Amino acid sequence: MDTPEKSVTQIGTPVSKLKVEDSPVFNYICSLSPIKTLKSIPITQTLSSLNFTSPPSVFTSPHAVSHKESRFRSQKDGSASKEVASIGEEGNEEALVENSEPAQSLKNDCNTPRVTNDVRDNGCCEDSGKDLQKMLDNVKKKSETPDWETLIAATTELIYGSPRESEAFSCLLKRTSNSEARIRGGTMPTSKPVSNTDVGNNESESLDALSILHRGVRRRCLDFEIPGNNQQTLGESSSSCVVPSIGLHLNTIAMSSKDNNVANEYSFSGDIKVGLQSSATPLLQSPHDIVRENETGKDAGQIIEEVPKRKSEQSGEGGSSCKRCNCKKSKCLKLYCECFAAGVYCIEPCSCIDCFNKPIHEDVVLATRKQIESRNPLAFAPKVIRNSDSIIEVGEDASKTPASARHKRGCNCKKSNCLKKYCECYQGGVGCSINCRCEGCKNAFGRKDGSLFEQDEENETSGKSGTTKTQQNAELFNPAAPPSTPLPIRQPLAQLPISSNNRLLPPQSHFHHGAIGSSSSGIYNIRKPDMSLLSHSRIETITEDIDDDMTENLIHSPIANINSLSPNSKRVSLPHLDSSESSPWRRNGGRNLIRSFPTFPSLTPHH
DNA sequence: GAGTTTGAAACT
DNA sequence: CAGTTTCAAACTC
Repeated sequence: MDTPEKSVTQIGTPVSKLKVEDSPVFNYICSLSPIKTLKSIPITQTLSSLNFTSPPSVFTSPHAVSHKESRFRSQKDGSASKEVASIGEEGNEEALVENSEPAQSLKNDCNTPRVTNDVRDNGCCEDSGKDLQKMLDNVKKKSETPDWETLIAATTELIYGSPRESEAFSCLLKRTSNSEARIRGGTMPTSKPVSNTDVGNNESESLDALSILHRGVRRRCLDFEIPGNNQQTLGESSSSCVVPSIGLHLNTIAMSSKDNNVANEYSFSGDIKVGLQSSATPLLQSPHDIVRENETGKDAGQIIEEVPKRKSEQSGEGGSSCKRCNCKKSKCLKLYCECFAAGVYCIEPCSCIDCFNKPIHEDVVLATRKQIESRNPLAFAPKVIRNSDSIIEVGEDASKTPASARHKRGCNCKKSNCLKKYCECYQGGVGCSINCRCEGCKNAFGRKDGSLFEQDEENETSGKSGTTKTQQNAELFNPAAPPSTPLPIRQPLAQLPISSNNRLLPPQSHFHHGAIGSSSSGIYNIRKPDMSLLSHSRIETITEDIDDDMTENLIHSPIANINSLSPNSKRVSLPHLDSSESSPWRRNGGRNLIRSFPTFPSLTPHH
């Protein structure tokens, strides 16, 4: 959680800027001169420049990271005190968001305020000041962990492999954007609360500026979550950022309504509202809540439909709907628990027994987490780490590098030949490496010995028919044909409309994503964004722009896939996806779904 | 859905 | 650090 927290800190800077803007003089100027408004825009645009809309970026996934980093660094300049304040505030919000059960009401209050009025918002924040302080304390404690800076830097390179990271990061971004929006709305001469309606109705200039700013701020969120076809996606992305799981769902819903007024969709209030709500409410836990959130009856209807659909799909895929962990003895306080390991609280869909991984037991959770981290600082770090060299590797010779990402620790498979999800490398969509102690490694993503697909093919050529080889390749590069089980999974994903937008699928899922319809994968979609890099999102965006048919074609064309993603692209994307949920073949809610859910209030600095 | 297999996590 | 046990997901039937 290093990254997130760090991000928070850095993000705090914007707030300071806003404070300047808060001054009456500034407000007055703003009201008089549109130029002022524009002034803020540049910043946003800078961010938005990263925008997924730029096709070129698609091929440069790695840059995404750099962008992020640069952005944060620039923000770093802010005063320390301000940063601290911002951190506290953000942390507080995060805590609220994450404490879905207990803090839900509180959350809602805090969230809604933006929509309603600043005063209320402030009051709410103050009320939650304790939580905030708590968060700060936690952060400080965590900061005790050595090499924060180093960890952060490392994190950026990790590409948010872990759900927690991505989520937290997303959340941070969102928060930041929200804060800005909030501040703006509150400080603006009009003092009008920012709401969907307001946004839609108010001067186009102001709206544009705000939207741009908002967009810029959220760009990352967008990238992660919704490569969405529409601008709507952008607006929604923010919400999803807040809470991958529900947020995505909501986003999906919103997106589904095709006629939507973009402005409305983007409205801060709307985003915030949705995001918060979503965050507060466990995914799918209460479809009604979602419906409630939706303003249009149409949306609501869609939502309603989605839930059942998703369930059916999941069940169809072999996983129980909304299924998450199933811990019986670990109390969900050990890494055995995927929820816990993913840094998220268990929620209703979990089938765990004696679960302590709930907001109610936050203290216990955090303490346990801390304990585990003390034992293994990287325990909660993404299992799959993107190789910083991956880019270079790709450029130089993809064939030489089995995978752009590797499992942090390496697997230890004895019987699965690294061809089943038992293998964390395989599960993460990455090849095995020298770090692995596996036996008889046949990891389709890259064998421990370094042999790649090509090599594998050659080696196996004698034993297998050419067709088999081809198929295998297709599996590797083609989403349609995942190595072993994937196929079934993808299909569902492919059918998710929303997910298609959001998802940054690994090579395989990627291509399918266009076809993906609503499904459990919807959750996936939400999550994926988190995990995926900006580049991925960009890729998706492009894909989205293309007709479904085209996408389909691409999907079926390994070459096309490769080209679009680049040979390594597949690997690059996988890592992100992998650990969390990205693996294409992970159709079930299983681990993938987990990532979509609310994260712990404070994640460890490591991430 | 129950039972088995598997390998990571935890423990000694 | 190595060996063993525990655990829950993945998988099979």
